[in-house]
Amino acid sequence: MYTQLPGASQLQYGGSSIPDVARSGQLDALIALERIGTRSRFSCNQQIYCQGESGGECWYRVISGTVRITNLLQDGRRHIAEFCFSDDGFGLESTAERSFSAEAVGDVTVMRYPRAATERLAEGYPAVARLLRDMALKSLTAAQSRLIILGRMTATERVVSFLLELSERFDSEKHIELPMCRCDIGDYLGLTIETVCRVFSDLKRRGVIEVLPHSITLLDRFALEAMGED
Amino acid sequence: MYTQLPGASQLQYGGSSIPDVARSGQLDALIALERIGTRSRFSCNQQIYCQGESGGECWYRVISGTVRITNLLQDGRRHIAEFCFSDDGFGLESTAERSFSAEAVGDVTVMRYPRAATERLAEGYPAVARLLRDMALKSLTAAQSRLIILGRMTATERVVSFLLELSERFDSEKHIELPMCRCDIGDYLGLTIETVCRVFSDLKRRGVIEVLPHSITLLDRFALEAMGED
DNA sequence: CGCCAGTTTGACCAAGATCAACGCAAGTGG
DNA sequence: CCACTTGCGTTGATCTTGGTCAAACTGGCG
Repeated sequence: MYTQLPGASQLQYGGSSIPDVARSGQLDALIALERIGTRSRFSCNQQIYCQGESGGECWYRVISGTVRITNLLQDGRRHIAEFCFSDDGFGLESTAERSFSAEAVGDVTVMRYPRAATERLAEGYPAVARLLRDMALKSLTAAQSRLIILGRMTATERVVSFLLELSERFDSEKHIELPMCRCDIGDYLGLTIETVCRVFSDLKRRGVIEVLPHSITLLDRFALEAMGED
Repeated sequence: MYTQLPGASQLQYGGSSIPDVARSGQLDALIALERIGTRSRFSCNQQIYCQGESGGECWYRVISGTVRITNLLQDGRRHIAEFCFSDDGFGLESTAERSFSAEAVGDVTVMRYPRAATERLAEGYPAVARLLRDMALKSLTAAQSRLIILGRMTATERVVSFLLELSERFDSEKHIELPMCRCDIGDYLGLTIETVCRVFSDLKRRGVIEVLPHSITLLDRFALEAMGED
């Protein structure tokens, strides 16, 4: 069971190490939280929850794999609000009806936490309340920084910032395995799949990245950062 | 002092009326919160805090007026992440350094709450923790619904959704006073000021709105909603 | 009255969308 | 084993939307 606990070092509680966590009673809170969670698996393109579905009865945490949070317009235009990787939380919504769907990008394992029980827990454990708040704030920061990308950046800048974001997420590795297809990238960046391809090809031609269908290698991070603006 | 309290009816605590709030101890929490807050005023275009500034030492709540949350790129491109109207909270950030500026759009009065004291309060009062979380979730929902607007919608759809959003925010009034200039609207919607003007003119020509420099009247809401998609 | 900032309109241009064709690898079935 | 299909990725030709640049208009204010 404890293997499902988010590692204390990942919790961003001001430089917390295991002893700190234990001393401040946060470990109790986290154990209580894990007790109300259940583990489940989804395979590629399976829906975890669906836009329009009543109530956010649950929220989730990614254990392994990648989840995309999508939004569909009636005429079929799609947008991806967020990619969630391991240890990211998702599915906490304030509205009565889900305004997004969550889908597995590849094979995915998640923990599911019932909302009502979590609320009750948050009343008793400030650490749980804080965890929820930090989760929401983290998503908020991510969403807001993407607003300027979608609103004001060129196709090249969008793709570059996407690559740098991914690289940073995976410990600044030069080699990035792309779990998602070109179509997902386009829908994430507000571009068509063709434009994403063209930008990749262009960056390859300029020698700053190496491109394979499901992986990218950053050859010249300095040049990339210069192209990424901001 | 109590006049600065957000009205209980606006707090979205599951149908809370004053007696409910008092019974559950939430009133105590809110009074404690107000005690650590200070009121301040800003005039048009004055900065409340600045992008790059160290630490989010404080968060804020709008008492009256409009605040814009902006993001500036080195080359001068600007984006507005959010407009905050009365009773909206802003300035809660998870990062060490502010990634946005907050500026008064007209004359503005806000309450300022020190972050550290609020955290301490949240440890003791679950209601405060919940208020903070709801605030973050509300901003998150707003930011995420704007992602699809910026990523996938046409100029007309963006402007229409902006008008409908404003109208909804002001009790579905047909007549909307625009506190912000065309430039702010453009930066909010990821469009140029000229495009915003052209769309306004086009909607006027089609007879669905009436346009004055600082106010808009919705003449045909049905037509507008049809143009807004989603 | 003239100035000035904000707004509106028009002419032209370019970034990226659309449409279409092709490449390529992994199935699938005879 | 080989034709055939299918899904994804890439590339090219053309078109459209919205950006850019420039000029005119408007209203408030000294």
